[in-house]
Amino acid sequence: MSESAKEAILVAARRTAQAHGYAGLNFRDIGDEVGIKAASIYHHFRSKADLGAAVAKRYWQDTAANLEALSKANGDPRKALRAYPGLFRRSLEEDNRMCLCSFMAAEYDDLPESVKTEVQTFADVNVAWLTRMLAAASVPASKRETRARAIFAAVAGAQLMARSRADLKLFDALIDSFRGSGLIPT
Amino acid sequence: MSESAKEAILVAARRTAQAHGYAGLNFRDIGDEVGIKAASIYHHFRSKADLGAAVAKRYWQDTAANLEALSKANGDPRKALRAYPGLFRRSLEEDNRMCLCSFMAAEYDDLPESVKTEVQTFADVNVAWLTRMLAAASVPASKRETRARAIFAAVAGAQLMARSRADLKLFDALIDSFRGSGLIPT
DNA sequence: TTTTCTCGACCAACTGTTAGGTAGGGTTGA
DNA sequence: TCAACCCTACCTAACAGTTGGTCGAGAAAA
Repeated sequence: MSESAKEAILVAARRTAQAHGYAGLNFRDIGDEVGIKAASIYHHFRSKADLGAAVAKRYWQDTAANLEALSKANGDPRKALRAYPGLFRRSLEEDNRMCLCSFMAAEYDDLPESVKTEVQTFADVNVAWLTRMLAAASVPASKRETRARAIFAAVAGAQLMARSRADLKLFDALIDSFRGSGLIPT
Repeated sequence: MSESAKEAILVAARRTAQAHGYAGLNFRDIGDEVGIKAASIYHHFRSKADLGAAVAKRYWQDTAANLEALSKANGDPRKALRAYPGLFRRSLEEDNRMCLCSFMAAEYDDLPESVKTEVQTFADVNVAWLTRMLAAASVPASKRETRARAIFAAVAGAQLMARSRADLKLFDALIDSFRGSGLIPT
């Protein structure tokens, strides 16, 4: 086990948090899923706050990597932009899960400070990437970052609404509508 | 007390749920806030699920009334539409709270069936009103309802993002961007 | 008197967390 | 070479606090 145990804990915790939030995380269930006793998790993480922060950090790191891959696979930023909502779609495809950081944004009042920081970084990572992509679209530089934030917020909102109906088609329709109205460049 | 106790419980529960979700609801705290023993709440609501459903139902009923007032106060649907995001802004103004049903949408997996129904009705109420308002804007009838859903989702997403920064100005900027890009008619 | 409501006390289940122990591998020094 | 030691990874057992929920007794109002 050793290093792979820590990885397994992070994965299990991420999946749980994507469905039940930070409040839904508990050491017993994670231990069961990993095949370890709850107390043993303390060998890898000092506290629940520590685990939560590690999970959220890993989450935005993975997202940053995914975004990088997206802009590398699609030479044209417009095509990358087109593929962006697919990242949020994937969570819904996985048993109607949602973005970890959207969930934690809702739970914001009850989050340890260290977790809050990572959640905000997730948004920053997304906005920064979107801003770069928008530079290639016909969005004036002065409005680029705000537009990036708007797209991020809208896609997150679409995911939230689609989740509450467990309806992937609804998500697709919402994204289409964002494109049709001009919010997301086509 | 009697009827006013039940009302007070509903109000306290709503405020708590807007900040900590359905999971954050607990009878002790509500009792304390109302000035009643936790056990006494059972005289008014049969279970936590019952209370949750009642709170969510009251929430969309109040929202329906607010929306009606909005379209009455603004003769022009375009003006009413302009005022719509203000409803979501108000939650943020109240100690950075958020839409009860957005929070519950995130918690969807852990919601009793009766609560889920009310949460979906909240979305329906918003979409129905927006669809009516869009009829007066230059949105083709075939796309009206989908656009209504898109606006609802986007505004909810903006609220979520602004909450995670406790930043009202961010919310305003996001809404402005929704308008500037054409998602929300001006 | 009867109904309506509130009370304190209690329960089982669950929470994050700690103390202390054990099995096995690696390193050390005589 | 071999015993002594230490480290990592995990364990059992229990802690104190909180959760949603229930009970019978009694106060208040009709």
